[in-house]
Amino acid sequence: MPKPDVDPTVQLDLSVDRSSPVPLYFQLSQQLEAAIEHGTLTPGSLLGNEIELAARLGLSRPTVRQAIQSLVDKGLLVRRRGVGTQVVHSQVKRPLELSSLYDDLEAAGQRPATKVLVNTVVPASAEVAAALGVAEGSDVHRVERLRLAHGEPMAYLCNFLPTGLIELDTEQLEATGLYRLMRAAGITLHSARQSIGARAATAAEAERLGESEGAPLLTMQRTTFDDTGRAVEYGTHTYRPTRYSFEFQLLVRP
Amino acid sequence: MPKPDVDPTVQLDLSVDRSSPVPLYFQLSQQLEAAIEHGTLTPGSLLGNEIELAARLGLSRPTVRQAIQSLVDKGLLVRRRGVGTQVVHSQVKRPLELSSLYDDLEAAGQRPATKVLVNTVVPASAEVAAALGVAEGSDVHRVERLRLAHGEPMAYLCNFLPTGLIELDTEQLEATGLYRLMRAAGITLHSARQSIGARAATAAEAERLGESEGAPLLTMQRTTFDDTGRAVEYGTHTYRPTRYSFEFQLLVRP
DNA sequence: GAAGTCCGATTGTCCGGACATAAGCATTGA
DNA sequence: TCAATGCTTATGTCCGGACAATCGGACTTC
Repeated sequence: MPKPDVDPTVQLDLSVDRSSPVPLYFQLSQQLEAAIEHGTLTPGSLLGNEIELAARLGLSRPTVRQAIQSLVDKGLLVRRRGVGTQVVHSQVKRPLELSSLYDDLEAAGQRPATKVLVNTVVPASAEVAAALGVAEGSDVHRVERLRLAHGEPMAYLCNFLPTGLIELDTEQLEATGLYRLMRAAGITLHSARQSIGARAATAAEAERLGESEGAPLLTMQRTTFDDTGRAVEYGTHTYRPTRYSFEFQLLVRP
Repeated sequence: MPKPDVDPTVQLDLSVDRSSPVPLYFQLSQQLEAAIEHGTLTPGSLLGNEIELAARLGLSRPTVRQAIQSLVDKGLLVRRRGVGTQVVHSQVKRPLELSSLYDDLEAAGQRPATKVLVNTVVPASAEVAAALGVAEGSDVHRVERLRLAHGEPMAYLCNFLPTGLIELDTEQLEATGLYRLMRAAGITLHSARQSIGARAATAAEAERLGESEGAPLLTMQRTTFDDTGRAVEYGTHTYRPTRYSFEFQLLVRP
């Protein structure tokens, strides 16, 4: 009794363009990822061994391995010695990214609106100075924004940035997200330290967000670093929990 | 005028043991990581070029690159073409891991206590069935636990697991965390989908956690998958925000 | 029939080399 | 003075091969 429905080895037509400046391993990994996304490579199916795949594409095994490894790192594939490489069948979409609220909302199809409440330069408090690694009392940008979706307030964002890094234009801040501005200014974001908690709204917070005093709020503090390790942003955000929650995917790295 | 305090190229004594079964690249990456942790490799310092490093250790360049790359993936190093490999100087400690509350607490030096409130098998509700990918009404484990630290309730954990995967012993559940039990049972955790939010405590929740009704609670829902993509656990947790918050590190993967 | 053993398949590790590409610096030129 | 050019240096990409470790199934043996 044949069981052709379990873990078939899929034959898909792959090809690489050697004249392209795009690295070969990247061309391959993109095609494989597309095949997985598209459903051509079904979950649980075997990818066929590396050697043969390399021969078929006219590539070397290290190149093919590099392509496959990048997808393993993304959590899309699982390799098992003596078995082969399998497509993981789960709802894994994207690993957690360092994304901004603005991008999140835009990706969700909502057209986010931003109202800049404050855009000024202030002396750094002890807390801000510690987070940004600058001297207490030195000048830092202070930006307060209200993020709205469907006309309703959704989050109150208060950010601090070192001066001299970026020009903070109020109009641009209302048109796009802070992260996008920073990237456009040539800052390469590298890592962030986040803390998510909850607390009751103060009277002022309730007022700003259209909630009542004592209502539960979701809070997030984040310090973002660029690739030299400098802190480039520190922010304390409060969200209306009925309108927003943090959703993300985690991967185990053994 | 010499400026020896900026980005020196560090000479450290590294060595590999070729008779060890531990992969060479792993030996090297561990030594480098230890040197960074220990402060021998100071933030901002250059690592010296790969070729020379390989020659000094009697390794090939690919092996050295593999070691360095693993640390780049961890966010400890940054490579720049034409410049070299630098130690990132930031407070980056660990990337976000798929960890259990139990492990978190233990790592923080607190001795967590667990009280199992419910450990039974129930028919799956629509919500649980959807999360675990089983038929509605089919049997699933239901475990309710209260996690305490310093004798104070800290979180209320309600988990659902498919039957047949693992034997859930109440005593073991009180002695250690659920993830540790699953790993011990041969389940290799792979990824998880998490959602963190907040809401006001109901009367029952307040009672359990020693809060008052309407107090803000931090909530987390998580579905965990093993490496075949099967959902192996679904849980809804509520935390006392005065006692617990989620802290983690993010890395940008371009 | 059950246990242990062997073997093929497949990934894991490692080598030594080659050329391309980008960044930084010094030199050169207008 | 400042911009363009070229050199040096380092990482980025790629090759083709070799052997080891592990998994799973088939085979053998008791």
